[in-house]
Amino acid sequence: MTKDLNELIQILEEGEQKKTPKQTQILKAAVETFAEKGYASTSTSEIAAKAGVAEGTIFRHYKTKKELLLSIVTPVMVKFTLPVFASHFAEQVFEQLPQDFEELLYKIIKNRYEFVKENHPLVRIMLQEMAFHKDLQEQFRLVFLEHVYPRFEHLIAHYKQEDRIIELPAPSAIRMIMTSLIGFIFTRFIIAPDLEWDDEKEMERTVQFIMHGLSK
Amino acid sequence: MTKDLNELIQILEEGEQKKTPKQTQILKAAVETFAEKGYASTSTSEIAAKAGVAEGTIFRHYKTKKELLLSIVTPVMVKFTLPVFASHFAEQVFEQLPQDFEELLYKIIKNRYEFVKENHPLVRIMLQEMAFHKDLQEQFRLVFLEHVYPRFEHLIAHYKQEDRIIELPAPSAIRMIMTSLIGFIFTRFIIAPDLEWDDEKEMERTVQFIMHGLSK
Amino acid sequence: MTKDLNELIQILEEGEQKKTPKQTQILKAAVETFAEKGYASTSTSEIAAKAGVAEGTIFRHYKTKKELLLSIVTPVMVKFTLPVFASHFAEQVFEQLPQDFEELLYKIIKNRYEFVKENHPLVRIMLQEMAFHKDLQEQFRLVFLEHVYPRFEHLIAHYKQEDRIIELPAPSAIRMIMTSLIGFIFTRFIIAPDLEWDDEKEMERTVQFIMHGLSK
Amino acid sequence: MTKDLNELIQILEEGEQKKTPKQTQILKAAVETFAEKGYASTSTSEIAAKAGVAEGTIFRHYKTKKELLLSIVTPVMVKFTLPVFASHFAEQVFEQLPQDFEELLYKIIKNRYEFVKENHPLVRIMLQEMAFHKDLQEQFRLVFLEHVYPRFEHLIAHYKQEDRIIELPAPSAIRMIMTSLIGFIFTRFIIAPDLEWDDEKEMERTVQFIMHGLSK
DNA sequence: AATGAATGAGCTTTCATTCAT
DNA sequence: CATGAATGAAAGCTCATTCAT
Repeated sequence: MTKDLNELIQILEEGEQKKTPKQTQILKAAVETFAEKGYASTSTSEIAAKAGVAEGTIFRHYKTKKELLLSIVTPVMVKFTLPVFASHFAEQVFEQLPQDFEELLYKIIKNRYEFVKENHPLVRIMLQEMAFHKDLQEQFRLVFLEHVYPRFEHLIAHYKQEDRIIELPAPSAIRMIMTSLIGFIFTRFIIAPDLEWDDEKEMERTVQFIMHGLSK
Repeated sequence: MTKDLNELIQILEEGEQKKTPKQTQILKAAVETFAEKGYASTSTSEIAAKAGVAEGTIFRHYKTKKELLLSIVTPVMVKFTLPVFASHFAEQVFEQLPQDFEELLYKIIKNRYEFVKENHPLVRIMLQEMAFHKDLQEQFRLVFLEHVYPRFEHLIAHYKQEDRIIELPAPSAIRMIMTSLIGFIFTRFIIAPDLEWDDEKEMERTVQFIMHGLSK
Repeated sequence: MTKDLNELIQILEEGEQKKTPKQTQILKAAVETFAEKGYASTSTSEIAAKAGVAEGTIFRHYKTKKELLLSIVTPVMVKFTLPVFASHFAEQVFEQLPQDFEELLYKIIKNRYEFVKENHPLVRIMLQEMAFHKDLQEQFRLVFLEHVYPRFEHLIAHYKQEDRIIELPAPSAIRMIMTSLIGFIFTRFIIAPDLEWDDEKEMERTVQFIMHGLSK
Repeated sequence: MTKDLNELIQILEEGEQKKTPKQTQILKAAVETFAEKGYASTSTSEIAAKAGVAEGTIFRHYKTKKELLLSIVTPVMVKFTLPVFASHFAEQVFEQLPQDFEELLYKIIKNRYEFVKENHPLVRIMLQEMAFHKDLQEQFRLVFLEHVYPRFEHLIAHYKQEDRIIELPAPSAIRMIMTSLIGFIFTRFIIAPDLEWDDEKEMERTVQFIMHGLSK
């Protein structure tokens, strides 16, 4: 079922509830290993060893290996997609749409950049595993269609009406914006994290590109 | 080591050498299953069953499961990245750079679109598995840095000099173009293949976006 | 590397550490089957069945089938070769070389006879597998050259000096003694265990043979 | 069934019948590999590869892998044990028992030494595999009990009667002689072939040892 | 809460053998 | 005679999960 905001926020809060130290070690070990080798190629015994706990301990906290994966991916998925429009951040920025579309884009890109910077192993796992797990895809689809897309659409409509952006179907516009945004973050943190990046400048360039393209 | 064009072309030709019928069935079954569930979650017994051969038959043709994966991924990787600038296609289009940058972009996007349209399960496997296999990443890196990036760079320089595109570091420009291009193809075939797409129009829009952005 | 006595004794002690009952059953089944059919022709599933445990249980205690073999052979090898001159037995008998060479021979042959009598399946495995495993050969070579041969040599020198045995290169003398000794034990327990043997008498005869040969 | 001399001789002759070149290559490859790794650890594909023939070719000449083993071991077994008393050699030497027992022993040891020198991989396979194959043991038992032991016994009786050797049960005497003889050959060719050996001298010493022992 | 021995299904790979060419 | 693709049973080993302690 589609989950409403309150439910999603609850998920986040549950995820940050008190954990035993062992549980924290398990999660840390699982994240590291899932990110590196993928869920399917990671064995619970490897996680246990890396976490310094007994094999059985993992199953005391997570009924199955899959549940362990979900307990990692679900919160990231929510945090990754949601805060753009909901939450503290959204309230401040989006409800009172800034006049300047560029300014808004920059705030979004900066905000998501910061988030991925802090959480790239988690984001990596999310992206990798969404390819294989239908339930994760569905989860994502729900959050996206319910909480992200409509607001994005509304936003596009607004700036169109203000005559600040060109006539273009919303889905196309959204795709292009997200593609550029995620394209930057993905290249920055996943494809070529070892290159020397001038992050501020590159974000500005990306915003400029979204606004004006390459042509002179 | 970096492979030169002749070697890469040889890889492609080897892949199309005479195969026993059983071998073809195996490849077909492997592609289907790897695309759907991922390499790590696909068992050789499953492939054998789907291909209608004995499990031993797989290992008569491919020493290991990994070799089977590589025999699928390596040719796609070459075909996916290379033809953009090398080969028949490149010779006609890129060597005699069209005056119009837009026209060029359109030809590229169209050409890659057609390729992925014909081969999306293969492309999907390539993308999915590159996340987990260092050797695939390295293989890609070599082909890209040796055969794709330099020509792209040359092309950017050319249009800059002709004063058709803005001042921007080549890596950034290349990233933005590729991001938009791949973003379209990825959305079209992987993320939302079930949406109704007006492909021609969407490719035009994408080219427009790369050229002029969203702002009015 | 050559192992010193303390290390070898440690190997023996480790082998007798606390084992789970299942582990004991596994070892028993493995010894029986290896002795009968040889290591290479024994499957882990057969061992598991005979031991009444799941196949996985074997690999919980021994990382590989080879490790299971080594955990059986290494201690026998040490016990088989070492005690002749080291250990409790050696201290009593060899350090205070008996005047009578015959008496000494008899004590050795008797002592080794008793050992093999108690452990012939183990000895059998050791001999059989040394033929195929270079590492076992090397292990044996080290123990023999470091701990057995030198003392044997010293002993030969002693009795030569006392004018009790004939002039003969030590290696030849040692070979003849060991050949006769092992020849008896091997015939007794491996080649023809079903014959009726008067063991005491036969050991005496063997000692007589080593001393005086067959000629009248 | 016990085989009489004629049958055994026939086995030898059959073994030397005309073979195709491929068959010879197969046998050569099989002997090399069986000697090194043992029958059970040698795969037919490995033999085929080493012989430079197709896998199927082996089974054209030998119905099963076991038959290939037997075609190697049976002739060696006959040649190894039989010629001592039967055959050309035996006729010359044993039928007309030399007065000197020493001389006889020397002739035997020399003759068997030469044989093993020419055939040690074969002898090695025979010894190794007799440990695991009941049928080989039985084959050996038959040849030995029928053709070797009785003549040996007769020989012992003769020299006893001539008062040249001591009073001793024949089985014990035979065991001691064979033990010393085989002990030398085994040490020389299997255990320590890399040592520097003065073969002539060592055979003399061995005969001396059998006759007079070590005591002064 | 934590352990780790035990499980048995399932994995990839090897193998002796067959058979159409 | 010779080949080598094909087989399917069986090999060694791994795995997620359970449960008595």
